[in-house]
Amino acid sequence: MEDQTHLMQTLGGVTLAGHPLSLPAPHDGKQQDIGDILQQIMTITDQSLDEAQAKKHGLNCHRMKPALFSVLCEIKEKTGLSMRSSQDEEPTDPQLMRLDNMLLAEGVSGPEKGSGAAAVAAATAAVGVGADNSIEHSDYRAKLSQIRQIYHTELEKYEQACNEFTTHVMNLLREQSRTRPISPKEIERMVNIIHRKFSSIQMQLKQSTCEAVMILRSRFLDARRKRRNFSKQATEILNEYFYSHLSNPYPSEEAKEELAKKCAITVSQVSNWFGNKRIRYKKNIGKFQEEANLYAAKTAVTAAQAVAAAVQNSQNNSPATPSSGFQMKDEEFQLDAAEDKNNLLNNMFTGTSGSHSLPGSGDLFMSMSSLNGSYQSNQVTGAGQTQGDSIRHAIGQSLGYSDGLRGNPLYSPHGLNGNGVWHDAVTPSSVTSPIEGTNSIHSDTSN
DNA sequence: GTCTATGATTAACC
DNA sequence: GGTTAATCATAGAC
Repeated sequence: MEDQTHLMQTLGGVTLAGHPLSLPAPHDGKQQDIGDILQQIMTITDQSLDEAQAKKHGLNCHRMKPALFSVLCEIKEKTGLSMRSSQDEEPTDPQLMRLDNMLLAEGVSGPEKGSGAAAVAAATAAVGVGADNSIEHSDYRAKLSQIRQIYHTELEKYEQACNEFTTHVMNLLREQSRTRPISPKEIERMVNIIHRKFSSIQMQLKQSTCEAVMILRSRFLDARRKRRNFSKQATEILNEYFYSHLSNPYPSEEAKEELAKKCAITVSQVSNWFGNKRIRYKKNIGKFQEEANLYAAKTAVTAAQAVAAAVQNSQNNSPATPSSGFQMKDEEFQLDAAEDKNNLLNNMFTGTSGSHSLPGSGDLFMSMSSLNGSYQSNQVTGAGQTQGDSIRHAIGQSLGYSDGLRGNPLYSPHGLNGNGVWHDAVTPSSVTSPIEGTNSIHSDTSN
């Protein structure tokens, strides 16, 4: 009641909480009139419904009503300003901006671009997924499209609800403005409040959508979940390389790239494969022996064919000069024994290399030394390509690797020394081949 | 469902 | 930055 009295005093007087009012200075009689009206308003809640209704009707019809409403609206406006000014202007929420940007980037919001095809492409590029994953792509697209659809449906629902509610509140306030002082500004402010509330709900929707997209994306990208065994062909290529470089199975970057291309996998997958292979081979050499022999035999057959072809070719194309032998550039020995081609091939499969033995390395390449020896025991230096070089080159070509004959496990069960370190293993990934460049895809120099 | 093989990931190391 | 060693997670065989 004290408040009521205070209000009456302030209205009847001049100020309210220090705010001068623009109420025209009333005459004494009118002042009494207003005082009566206010008294009626203030006591209306204490009365019965019927009484209140009657009073309300009386007040609505009162000639001073518009002026009184105007004054009350002004008071409300002024008292509310200081409180609301800080709330009215919210800075743009950075989180909302982030969500909006993300949804746009993922192709969920904004114009539809092939149901997130760009996102799929980006995701694909990120993991280097091959073209054979089109099923997963379409699956991803379908799910993304589903998310997009749900998002837009929900968004529409929210917008509709927001509009309906706003309209409802506005109508309500306009209706109420007949009986209580509600200014248009207040209505506007109320609308803003409603919009803010709905916008916070909208943000939750956006957040949930983003989470759904993230989950979908992570599932799509998570290679562990989607682990597929490499094709048989790819595994064979990798194994061939591994066992033909057993003494130092560290493919260079170029070799990795070449292998990746051949196997239709990524370079990092090649690295992974070699990492796994090395460690698993090292852990259980016995288990891999059979596999090693298999690939060694395979390599040897290929090599033998290449050797035969190269020998034939060199015999046909070059004069049979006994002095056309060569010194193997990257071996620390020279050959002085003579063996014929049959011996060579025999050696390849029996694991012997005639009278020569290469300490610490049993590479198939040693057998080439036998071949070399059959032509010449002395070195040829400088002047152009030697017959041995051409053979070696031919073999390299036939195998796809410049020194593909190295490290054949048929001769050496494994390339590890007693310490579990690969023979001659130089700093991994920094190896370079002295014969790099002649159809070479890797650069081992271990031998 | 269990077991093995295998591709991927991670921390530590050089 | 690449490798090792341990580990995880999944595929595939049984």
